[in-house]
Amino acid sequence: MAARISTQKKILNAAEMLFSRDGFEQTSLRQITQEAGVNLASVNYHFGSKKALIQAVMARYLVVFMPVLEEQLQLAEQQSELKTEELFKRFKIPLAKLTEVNKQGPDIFLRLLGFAYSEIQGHLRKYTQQEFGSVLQHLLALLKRANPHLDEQQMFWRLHFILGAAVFAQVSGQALIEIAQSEFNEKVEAQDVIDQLIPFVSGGLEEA
Amino acid sequence: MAARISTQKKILNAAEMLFSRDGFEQTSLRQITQEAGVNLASVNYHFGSKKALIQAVMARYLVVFMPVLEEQLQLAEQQSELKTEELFKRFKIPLAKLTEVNKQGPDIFLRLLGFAYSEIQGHLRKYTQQEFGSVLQHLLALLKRANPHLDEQQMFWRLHFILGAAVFAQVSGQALIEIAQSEFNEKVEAQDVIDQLIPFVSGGLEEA
DNA sequence: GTCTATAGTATGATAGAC
DNA sequence: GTCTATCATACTATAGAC
Repeated sequence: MAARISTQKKILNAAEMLFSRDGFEQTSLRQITQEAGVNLASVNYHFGSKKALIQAVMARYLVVFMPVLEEQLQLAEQQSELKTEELFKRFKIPLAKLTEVNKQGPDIFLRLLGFAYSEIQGHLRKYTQQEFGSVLQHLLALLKRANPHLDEQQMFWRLHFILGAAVFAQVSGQALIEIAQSEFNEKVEAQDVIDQLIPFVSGGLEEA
Repeated sequence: MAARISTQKKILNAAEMLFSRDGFEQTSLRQITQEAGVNLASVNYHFGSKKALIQAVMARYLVVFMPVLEEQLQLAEQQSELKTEELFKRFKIPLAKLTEVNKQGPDIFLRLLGFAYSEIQGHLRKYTQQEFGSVLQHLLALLKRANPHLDEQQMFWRLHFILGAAVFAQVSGQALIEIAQSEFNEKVEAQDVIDQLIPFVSGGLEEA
C-alpha cells in the first residue's frame, strides 16, 4: 500500500525538492504539480499563490531550526569566553536537527536559504524577520560581544559578506561538490562544506 | 546637437544599465529597446540573440579589466614577499581603469559580474574561461604561493566563498548601501564596500 | 477537493514590407 | 537597417463542472 499522503503534503514535498534543486523562480507550478501527481489548480486552492507556497516550504524548516538556534545561543551566552568560531559552530546543532524534517533536511534547508536570498524574495525576508527576528538580533549581539574591536560598520558589512559566502556555497553547492569530487577524488558531503566554511568566515570576521 | 550614437551602442548602453540594475533574466528585450529608443527587432538584427547581447555587454568591460589585472599580477610576482591582502588590493587598479569605459564603470562591472554568477549563465562562464582563463590561472597560482599552508581542497572552497561574498555584496549592493547609509548616517560609496571586503576575504583565506 | 479548460499576460524570436 | 505585425511558447491564476 502506498502511503496516503494529503495533496497539501504532496505539493510541499514536490515543491521542496524542485525549489532546492532549481530555485524558486526557475520552478513553475506546472513542474511542481506534475512531480506531485496532483492537479495544477490545487496549488492555488491549498496555498492561494506561489508566494504563499514558497513561504510554507520554508516554514517547515524555520520552525524547527530557529528555536534550536536560540537555545544554542543561550548556551553560548553562559560561557565565560565568547569566541567567534565557537558561535558559528553552534549552527551545526540546529542544522542537524533538520534531519527530523527530512533525511536530507540540512542540505535542503541551506540551499533553499541560498535561493531565498539570491533571488530577491522580499516577502520571505519580511516573514523571517517577523517570525524569527529576535533570534537573529540575539546572534548579532553575541557576535558583537565576541568582536569588540569591530565598529558597527565593519560588523554590518562582514555579516553580509558571510551571508554571501554561505549562500553562494549552497546555491552553487552541488555543482561545486561535483567539481571538488572529480578534482580531489574524494567523496564530499554537504557537511564538509560547512566545516570548510566555518573557519573561513570566522577568520574573515575577526580580521583586524 | 545630440550625439549621434549608433543603434548598436544605444542598445549596449541601455542593456548595461538595466542588466546592472535588475539582472539579466529580469530584464526583457522590450525594456531594453524601449529604454534605448530603438525597435524591438534590432537586438536580434545586431546581436543575434539575448545571450549574445549579454556577452557583448560584459565584453566591453572584460577586455579592459583583464589585461590590466594580468599586468598587476606580474608586478606582484616580482615582489620578494607575496602577501594575500597585497594580491587582493591589486584588483583595485584594473577596477579603477573601468572608469574609462564609463564613469560608473567599476560599480557596473561588479554588479554585472554578480548577476553573471548568481543567475546561472553557463555561456558567460564558458566565454570568460575561454578568453581570459590564463589570467585566472595566474591569480590562482599566486594565491597558492602566498598561502602554502592551505591544501588544494581548502583553497578550492575558500576561493568560492570569496567569490560568493564579493558577488553577494555587489548584487545586494545598492540595497545594502542604502541600509548602511541610513544606519550610519554616512555616505557610502561602492569603493568603500571594496575596502571593507578586502580585509575580510584576506582574513578568511589565510585562516589556519 | 479535484478536475478541465481557459483567461490574461509576458517572453524571445522572426518574416516581410519599406 | 529599421519597422510592424505576429508566431510560438511559457507562465500564474481562476471560473465552473463534477
